[in-house]
Amino acid sequence: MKEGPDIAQIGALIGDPARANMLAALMGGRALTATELAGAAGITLQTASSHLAKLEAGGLVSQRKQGRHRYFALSDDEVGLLLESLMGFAANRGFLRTRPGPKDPALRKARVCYDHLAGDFGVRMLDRLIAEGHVVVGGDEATLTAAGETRMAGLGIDVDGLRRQRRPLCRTCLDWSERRSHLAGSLGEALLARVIDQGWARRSEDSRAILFTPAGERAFLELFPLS
Amino acid sequence: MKEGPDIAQIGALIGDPARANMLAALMGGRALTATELAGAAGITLQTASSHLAKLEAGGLVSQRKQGRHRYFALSDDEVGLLLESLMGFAANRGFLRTRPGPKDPALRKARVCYDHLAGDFGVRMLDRLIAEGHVVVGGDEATLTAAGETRMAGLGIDVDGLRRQRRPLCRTCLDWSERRSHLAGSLGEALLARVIDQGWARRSEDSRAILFTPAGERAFLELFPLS
DNA sequence: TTCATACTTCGATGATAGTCGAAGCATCGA
DNA sequence: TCGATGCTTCGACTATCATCGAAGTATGAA
Repeated sequence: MKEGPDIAQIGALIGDPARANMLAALMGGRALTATELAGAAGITLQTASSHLAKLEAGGLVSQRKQGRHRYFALSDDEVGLLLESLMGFAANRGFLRTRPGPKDPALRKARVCYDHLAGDFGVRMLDRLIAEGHVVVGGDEATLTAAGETRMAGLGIDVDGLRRQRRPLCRTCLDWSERRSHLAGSLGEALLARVIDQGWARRSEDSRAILFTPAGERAFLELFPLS
Repeated sequence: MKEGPDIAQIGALIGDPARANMLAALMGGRALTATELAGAAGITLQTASSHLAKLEAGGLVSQRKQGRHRYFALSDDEVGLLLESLMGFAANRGFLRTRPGPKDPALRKARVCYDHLAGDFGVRMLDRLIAEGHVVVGGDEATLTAAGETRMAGLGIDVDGLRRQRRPLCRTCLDWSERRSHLAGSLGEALLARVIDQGWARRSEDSRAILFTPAGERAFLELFPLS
């Protein structure tokens, strides 16, 4: 009857508070069990199970069985991008669940956005990569230049290996706290992994924050200074 | 209790089929009366009125009284961008309200996305502007170069006047049918207005399609050839 | 004033869907 | 084989909310 895609179904999936909380928890990038997600959303296990079935049917999350645990994760980074842009929209309009709490500054500084680095540090990293001619952005897609590939190799990142993955190497993702873009895609994931492997930072256990050590922060800022 | 913005409220607003249909109708860019929107959504006037009150409270639409009519429109182009990205996501996941109908090819070729040109022609236009160095894209923002400003003046577009508006001059908007970006912002709006003022094309009455005349299509493709 | 149009508000109804207790299935360890 | 853990399914309850009829308000025309 009507033309075009049906946004109501997705809206309804995201529109339930319990489901939205579970999705927000999964934006942390870790795969979580149904029990953990139930805790995050403040509902019982049965209810969570029903919600997860709907989210899976809608293609927003996917599960992986491992022993008697079932780990749920966002099915795509595309889902992560959509959720982040929704959060940005909500933040601009004042749809906040609470006034900014003590954790908020840490989140604005550096946090994980599904699987890559977001917040001030994430935006700064992409800015620097663009300024140095290592990444070229065109629309929502981004490409790594030859110079950029050399630099990534210098950081110990196997770009060819990343290319073999099905997902795009580079994407931009709109940052809800900075209102500017940071780097997503498999390269964004690899860069965050590198930062953590180096011991420069670690993921917070109970939030999306990325906590830098003092030495790690110095090293990061030396690598990606203000343009 | 939870950190971050509340995406559930927006999701719930968009998640009702009647409201989603009204929003989709408003993506046509025209301001519509409550009666027209009720017709578009297939509901009675009372129900539409209740929905519109909710959408307005949520900041998604705004109304303008004019005599005994009340015209409703999307409050921002930001709302349009969000809806278009939701449509893109929905289209990729197969959330279609119907199988592609006869209008579909026309929509994919050229349609209005709130107030600017989308579809194949919209994507092609931005591609060409980038290729000619008239627009530079960085992240989700785009800037008009000096050369681009000269060219826009040649097309009869008063860039300085556009700059005085509160909204950004250039933005990119992800196209749901092409899965690439086209040009939004006040410049995008001005370019579409120019195309229509020239008599190259007109808006369809009953859909988002932009219908080019044969001569208009030739003129447009001459202006923005394939890169 | 009177009538008509456009829309909102009120009130009642009905259906959808979120919720949880209880029971069922699957996996693991002993 | 037994019990424990993790999760799903079933069934029933409940609350929310979309829906529409009817009445009320506002603007315009005659």
